[in-house]
This record gives sequence, C-alpha cells and structure tokens, in this order.
Amino acid sequence: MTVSEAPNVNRADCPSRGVLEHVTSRWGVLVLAALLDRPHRFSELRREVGGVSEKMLAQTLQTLERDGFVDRDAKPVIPPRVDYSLTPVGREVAEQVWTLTRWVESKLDDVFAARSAYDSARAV
Amino acid sequence: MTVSEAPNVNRADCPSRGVLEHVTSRWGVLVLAALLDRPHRFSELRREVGGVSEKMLAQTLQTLERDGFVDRDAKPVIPPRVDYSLTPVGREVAEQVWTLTRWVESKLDDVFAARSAYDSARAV
DNA sequence: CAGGATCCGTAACGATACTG
DNA sequence: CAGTATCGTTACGGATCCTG
Repeated sequence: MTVSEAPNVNRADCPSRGVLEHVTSRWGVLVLAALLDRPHRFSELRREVGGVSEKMLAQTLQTLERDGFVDRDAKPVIPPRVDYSLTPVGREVAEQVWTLTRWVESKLDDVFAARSAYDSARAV
Repeated sequence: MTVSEAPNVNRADCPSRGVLEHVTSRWGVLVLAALLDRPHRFSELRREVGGVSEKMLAQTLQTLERDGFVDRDAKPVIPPRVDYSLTPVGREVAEQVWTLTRWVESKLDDVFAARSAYDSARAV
C-alpha cells in the first residue's frame, strides 16, 4: 500500500489511469452499476441511467467494451436489438466501483459536515 | 432532460457522484496515493505526482480538504510551510481508491489483450 | 431501435506572471 | 514557498439530424 513499492504508479500518464478513468467516469459508473443488476438493451440503459445523451452512452459502452468489461451482443434482427452485459472481469470492476460508490454514500454525511465547516470558516 | 423520472440511485446528479469524481479524478487519485504513504508539503506533492500544474494541485487539494479527506496544516513561518495529510476518513477513501487502482493494474494485461482483439476485429 | 456524423458551447486544464 | 489571478486552448459533453 505504500507508494514507494510502486513508484511508477504515481505518474499522470500511467496506463492504468486511462482504465480507471473509464470505469469511474460520470457515465461509466452508472452503466456498470446498471449492468451489475442485469443485462440491458441500449434504450433500457438510457432510461435507467437517466440524463445521458445517445452519444455519451454509445461512447461509454464502446470504451468499456474495448477494455473488455462489457460484452455487446448485436442480434441481426429488424428492428435492431443489442444487449449489453458484463464480462467476468467487467463484473469484478463493476463490483469494486459499486462498493466504492456505496462507501462514499455511507460517508456523505461526514462529507457534507466537512464542507459546511470548511465553507463557514471562510465566509467572513 | 428529465432526470426526475429515474427511480433509483442510478442518477447522474446523485450527490455521491461529485465526491466520487473528486477522489477518482486524474490528480485526486495520485494525491491520495502520495499522502497515503506519508504527509507531504505542497512542492513535495508537485514533484512526486509529476506533471501537475500548480493550479490543478492547489485546486485538487482544496477540494479534498473541503470534502474532509485532507488536512491542511499551514505553519505561520517565513518562508511558508504547509503540510498536507490524510484525515481518518480520508485515509479510508485513499485506501479504497488505491486498492481499486492496484486491481486495475493487475488486470492491465487482460485489458490490453481485449483492446487488441477489439481493434483488430474492426481494422478490416 | 441502435448508433454515426456533425456542430457548437462550456468549462476544464495548462502555462505564465504575480503576491504574501 | 505556497499559492492566486489571468488568459488561451482544447477536449468534453450535449443537441440535432441522419442511416442501416
């Protein structure tokens, strides 16, 4: 857990940075959380995530698919039907991220209290 | 865009989103990782993180301090000396984020393999 | 229905200069 | 040394239109 054990990690251009960014991005966490529940179609995800544009949802899904976290199953039917689900490794990340998210939520009260203290200490 | 339809936690404007963003941001993770090792001064952090501008480091530290994750100890001396360290709750987040980061790194090979497969499948 | 292509505004970021 | 202030750029995200 010490940084000195992995010095190269502490760099902005570390390759893990990109992956971490993908799974913790604004829409990434929400998509992973939704897929953690069950597979979803494109429009289902759009509705469940809420507030995401088509462009960003498609982009998010593509990067997650490319990283090997999401499986895309496009059925050759009319009208098109595409199902998204988590790969085994994708399920692992999703659970980690979701755990972190839950933890953050459990500490929200502390955070808000800290913010109030911080703000009132500066409000002259 | 009506987000109000979204029933569960899966909402873009969820309050935990902001906090999560702060601790998983580009510089946030690196600052937390550095402070997990030991307290640092401002310029120490700048050197250790590497590639961060003064502006972004200051901003990152302020956000983390406001959320109650980082403690700022400014000593009234000339020249100024400011030490940053993790609060108890800050240490918890830092460990969580650091765990996630290491996990991502342990899966980097899989990710790169998945990317190669994805790219070569489209290169045609 | 699923997504590509395009246009465009904002705000995040970096570099620099300046201050207590 | 530890920041703040200002400015220019970029890239991210949203809205819209279009297609298989």
